[in-house]
Amino acid sequence: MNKKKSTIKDIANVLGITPSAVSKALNDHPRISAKTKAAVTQVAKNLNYQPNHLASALRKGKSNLVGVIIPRANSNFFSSVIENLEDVLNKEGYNVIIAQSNESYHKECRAIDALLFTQVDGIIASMANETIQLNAYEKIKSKGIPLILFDRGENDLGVDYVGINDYKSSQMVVKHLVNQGCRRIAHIAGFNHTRIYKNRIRGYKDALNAFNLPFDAELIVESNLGIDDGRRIMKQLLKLKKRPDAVYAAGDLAALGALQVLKEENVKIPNEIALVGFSNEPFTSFVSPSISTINQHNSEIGRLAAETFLDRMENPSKEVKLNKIILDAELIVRQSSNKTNEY
Amino acid sequence: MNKKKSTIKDIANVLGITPSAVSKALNDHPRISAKTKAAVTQVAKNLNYQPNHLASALRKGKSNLVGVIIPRANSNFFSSVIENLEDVLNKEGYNVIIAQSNESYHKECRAIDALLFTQVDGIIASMANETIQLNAYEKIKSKGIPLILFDRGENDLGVDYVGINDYKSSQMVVKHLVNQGCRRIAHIAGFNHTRIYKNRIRGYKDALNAFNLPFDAELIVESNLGIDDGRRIMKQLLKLKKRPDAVYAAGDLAALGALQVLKEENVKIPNEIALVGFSNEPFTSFVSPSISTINQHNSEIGRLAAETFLDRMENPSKEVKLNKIILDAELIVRQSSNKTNEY
DNA sequence: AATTATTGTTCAAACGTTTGAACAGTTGCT
DNA sequence: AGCAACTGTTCAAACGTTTGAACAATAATT
Repeated sequence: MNKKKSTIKDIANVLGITPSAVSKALNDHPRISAKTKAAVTQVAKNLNYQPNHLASALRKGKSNLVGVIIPRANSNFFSSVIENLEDVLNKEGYNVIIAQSNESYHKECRAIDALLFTQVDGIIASMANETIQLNAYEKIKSKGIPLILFDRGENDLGVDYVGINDYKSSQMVVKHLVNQGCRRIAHIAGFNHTRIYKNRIRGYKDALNAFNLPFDAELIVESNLGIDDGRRIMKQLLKLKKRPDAVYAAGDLAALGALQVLKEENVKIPNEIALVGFSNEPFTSFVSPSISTINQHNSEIGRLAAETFLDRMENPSKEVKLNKIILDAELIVRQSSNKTNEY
Repeated sequence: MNKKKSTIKDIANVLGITPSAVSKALNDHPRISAKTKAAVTQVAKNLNYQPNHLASALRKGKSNLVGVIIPRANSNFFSSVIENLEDVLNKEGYNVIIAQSNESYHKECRAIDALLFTQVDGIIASMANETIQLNAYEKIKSKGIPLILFDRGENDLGVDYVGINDYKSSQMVVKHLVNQGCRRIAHIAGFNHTRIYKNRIRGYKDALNAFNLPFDAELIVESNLGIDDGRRIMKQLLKLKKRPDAVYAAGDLAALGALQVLKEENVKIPNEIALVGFSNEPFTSFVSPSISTINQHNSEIGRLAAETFLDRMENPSKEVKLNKIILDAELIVRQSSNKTNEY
């Protein structure tokens, strides 16, 4: 139909008015008469006018793009966080650029550079497991654009954060296992240098303590929490003179690996060994036995991160106090830790 | 450190040359002397200069952004396609904007509008299951920017496409099941209006035919291929007077649902009923029994889609012939259809 | 009737690049 | 020495908006 894209200039020509009048009409400027506005919108429709985002972004110094960095899209948690992020941000006229770090610090840095280059208005990120140095994140801060972390976030950066109460969640898990009669609870942990995993470890230890259970260093092993890690560590735990009677894994994949080994070794779940994971990945509900796990309100987290960002954009003010939003998670008890039935 | 972002103008001032010289130096223009280039890059580094992408995009009429639309990020297939897309495109200086349609036509349209608004240089998409009308995609075409479809693509649009040979894959599955001694093979199908599912159905039928097996309309049911669909249809199939001795599901989730039902009903897998899925989602390998499935070379697809896009950008030419890239997939035989062992 | 507000529009500059044309200076060729 | 060719740079316009200031015309106030 139309050969070239039409601009406000074209609209202006048709109506015999000036481009700036058109611009103001389109932006609903108070000083433009109702009839001009009507005429402009009409002609715009006729010409199939699409505003040039680049031009307005350049002029306004605002791209209406927000960058999101996640370790992997291939996880229910992250994909539904993003879904909600998008919902909230789209509604406010923002578009979302997603970058995956694949848990690699190097790719994370590249992603940050790319996003900054694209002139995003802000960045919402969950850190890669590998990430210890924070220079790249400091760079974002120094650009003066909002940075919001979720789930995996380092507190020392002094930026907004939304996540769940890992400490309390761990305590819930241990409490539940104790209620099921378990007394020797192992923990397949994440690395202690990542904040969330550190908190899960703290929660685990403190809960043991609260129930007067001895802490046994043999029963806690740190790893990347992949399936293979779960398998390896479970095998190792089974070799102990005094086997655990429960395993709490800080990630569902690790729990799955553990489950596989337990089944292979014909260990009765949950009666010989009970099992709990973390994150409520969909597969936990459909493997057999189904795996108890912690549900971390994925959609809430996405929504809150987005709202925190919007908040920052509205108040680019000097010293708004930091937003630290910590949600309470919920324990979902399934077959793997429910001793009323045996599977 | 630096109060405001520095521009080429700042660099020019420092060196006492003109901004256009700086621009050309940065872009490695042949007519700029080596020493000027060196000086410019040096000063640029000192000033911590970051090119303003918006400005150059506006001027060049090219945003170096490419939009990707997928039904859901939460699937191994799509997430690894994207990973490879990103790899290839980043290397060429493009950034990727990902939008999820969540299998909804409505959200798909919104995503397309958003991407066009953001002035992407092209769109790479896999259609939502729901999508039958193609107006939104026609709109992309009419903008004159490249549109590349992958996996789920409608042929009538006359655009580039990369995917696997669904027809042949189905035939492989049937052949394999026949080799295992199955004679009454059911097909939990996708909707016949989606090209890939149509082809899988055709392949299934033609293969039956090739092996002189009768086609029984009772044994083929179309659905959305979710877990619940798989469960429902499997139950339905078990109620038939003449039960099938094999089930081929056009999606892994549906296969999983079927698997659950079979286990619940104590049907022996694979000896009573063998099972094959499609897509090689990770869980197919870790459920028990593990599910045979079709592996569709996720990374290849991402790479090829990206390269096809780059190709179009280099030759925005009149009438390059359409790229239809059809890859051969591979059957992965696991426990659920391997009768040499019983599980 | 003179002054002040209000309304609706135009003007012009700006955002930060890119790019072809123009220009001056040097080098090479005959 | 004259002319062409090359080299390195500057000039000026352009990309499509937005925005405050300026302006003219009309309405409201004294």
